[in-house]
Amino acid sequence: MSRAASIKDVANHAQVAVGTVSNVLNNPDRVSSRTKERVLKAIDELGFVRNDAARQLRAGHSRTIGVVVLDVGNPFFTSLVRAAEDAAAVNGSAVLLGDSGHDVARESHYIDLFEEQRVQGLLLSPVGDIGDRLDALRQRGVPTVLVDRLADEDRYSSVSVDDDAGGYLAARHLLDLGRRKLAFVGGPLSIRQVADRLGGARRAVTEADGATLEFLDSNGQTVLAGRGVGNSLVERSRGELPDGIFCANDLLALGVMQSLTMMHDVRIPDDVALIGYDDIDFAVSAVVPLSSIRQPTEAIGRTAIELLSEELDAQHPRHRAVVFTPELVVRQSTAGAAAPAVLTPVP
Amino acid sequence: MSRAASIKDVANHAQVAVGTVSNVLNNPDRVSSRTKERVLKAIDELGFVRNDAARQLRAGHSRTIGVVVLDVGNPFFTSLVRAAEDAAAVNGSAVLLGDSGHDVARESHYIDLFEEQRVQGLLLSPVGDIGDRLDALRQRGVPTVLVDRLADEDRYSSVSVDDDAGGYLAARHLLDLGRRKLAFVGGPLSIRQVADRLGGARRAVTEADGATLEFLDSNGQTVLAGRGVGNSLVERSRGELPDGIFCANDLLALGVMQSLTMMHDVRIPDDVALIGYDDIDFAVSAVVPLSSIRQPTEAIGRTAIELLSEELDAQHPRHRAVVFTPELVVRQSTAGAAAPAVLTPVP
DNA sequence: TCGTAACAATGAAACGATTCAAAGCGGAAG
DNA sequence: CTTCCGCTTTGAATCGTTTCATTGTTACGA
Repeated sequence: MSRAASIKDVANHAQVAVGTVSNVLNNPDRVSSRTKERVLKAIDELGFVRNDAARQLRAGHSRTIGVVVLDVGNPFFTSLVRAAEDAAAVNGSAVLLGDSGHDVARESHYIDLFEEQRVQGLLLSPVGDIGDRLDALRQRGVPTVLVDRLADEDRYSSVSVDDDAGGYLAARHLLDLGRRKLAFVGGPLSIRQVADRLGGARRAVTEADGATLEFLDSNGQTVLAGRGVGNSLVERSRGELPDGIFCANDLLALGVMQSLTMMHDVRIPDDVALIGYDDIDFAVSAVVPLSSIRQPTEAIGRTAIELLSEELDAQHPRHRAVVFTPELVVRQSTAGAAAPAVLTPVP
Repeated sequence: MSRAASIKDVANHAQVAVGTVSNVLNNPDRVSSRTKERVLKAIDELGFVRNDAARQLRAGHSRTIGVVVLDVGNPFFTSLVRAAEDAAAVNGSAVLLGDSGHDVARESHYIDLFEEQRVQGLLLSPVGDIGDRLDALRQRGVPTVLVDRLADEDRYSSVSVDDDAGGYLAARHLLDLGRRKLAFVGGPLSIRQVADRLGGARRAVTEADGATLEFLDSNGQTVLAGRGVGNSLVERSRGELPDGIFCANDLLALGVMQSLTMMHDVRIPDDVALIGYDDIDFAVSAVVPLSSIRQPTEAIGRTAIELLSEELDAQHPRHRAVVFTPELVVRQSTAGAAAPAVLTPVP
């Protein structure tokens, strides 16, 4: 298996100059079909494969884009990356994927790696605050687009989702069903996403006649945390239960559902309407299929690549912050809900 | 932002030869500390970043390993890749990740891409049969280790998990609890994993006194498919229900659990002991925490890198096929199970 | 027959890091 | 004073591709 064949070997084998081989690969119309054929035959016979290192050394930049996400296991990011890959492929670029796992060191490691690879640009869902790092990168010609994080438009382009709007959407849906005694499950509020979703829900409740919103701190976003909240809820007398519950994510909602419907017999959606957030795969498969808020992950990925292209094209790039509004997905956990007789639904 | 600084710029700025700068980076002990200091200062001031393309062009190979998996969203692969990354990092190699999404074209695309990048080797969980492709790759000096697929040791190294053993383990566990009327849920049997797991279960049942195994074709491995099987089961009279159910994966098991415990009142594990396969995150969070079979993903990833290193080192490499045995994880869905009074547990 | 336009093919130079034989430099020994 | 040794430093050559100015070829009209 000696050494990989180079363009020079191909040239010798096909009895042409190296430049001609290169042209066959990059500017096929400049080459007569007779020669082209001979060259392609030689390529095939020698099993020649382009050496991308040499190509990009000459070109001065690669045809790759670096993407660093917080957690590849999270379907939100998986789907986002998939969309980014597809969008990048249209421009003939490939994606290098890095998983920071919420770890600053890993994140930094990938940024270094990608910079050594001379990626055209970076898509980054940052772990912490790395403004300085990004400034230095841009200085050296590596533009970065922040993903899933709203950024100051004067400094960066970013693509994010409006969690406040999502919270509003969820609460408003419950209110539209005639529910008035709402509860929000989530926490701690130090997590921005959670706080924003709660904020949006509060806004919706303020707008509605005689509606209340109770905050139930779950201190974690897992199924178990949700079940814990559910269990403490059912200790109340029936009359004091909320008639609509909005959970900061689907895992919490599934936990609440388990607790209410299986371990106690509160009916969903009849007694309590329930809605989650994220629309994970399991939402459809729950005993009572779960209503949820879906984030437009494909659009986010596509847009991120778009913004990156803009930064690459423009000489003096202006940054843009694109904010997406999430979408309501109605399923049985709220859909079958009849409004409690006493209250009139909001028009 | 003109042009990225090169080693030559650093050399000028620090008043030394390019070779010296290179030595500072790669053989620091050959350089006097005075010069080293000057060079490092220059690197810092110019914001110099190594151009990996040039480095690997000279070296003839990169320091990366390509990994192509069937589905990055699948926790099995996520965890495997993470382990492979860590193992590769020990040798100073980085991992390029590609997601074929069970698509032959995507798979092929990534293999091409990685070969152009001159990866040292490939870890591949193949979509179909690509023996020829791999032979050609090896011819050109790119060794490949197959992952999650047993391969002929004469031709490839591979790391896989013994699904037959896993099936045996699950069924044996149910039998050890005293259950005798077992059912296997899964299908279609054209999926090798499913067939193997069923095969292992059959073997265990054959060994046990008076035990029977019924095959219930779910025709799919989803929660809904599992619920479907559950629903058809409960139409039987109570006496005809199996007392132990083994599902080909956890999703099916969760579906069966939903159907039996929530929609009808079969008690788990008292009436029916239930065990799944894969040990997904949700297994712990089920209403009745689900027993399952766990695959040693970290070990698989680590071993795959090890085998690849062996292939890289050896002149005339002998291939190895490493097969891991999965592990039983006992939770409440089988643990609390009392053996039916009539039957004596197998010793 | 000659000139010239159109088209093909050529091959040297450039990209940036690494390598390595050779040169430079002090200091110690003879 | 010369020689030699060990330690630093030097800089040309190299990797494989692309680019582009140059050369070669063909065909056609004058």
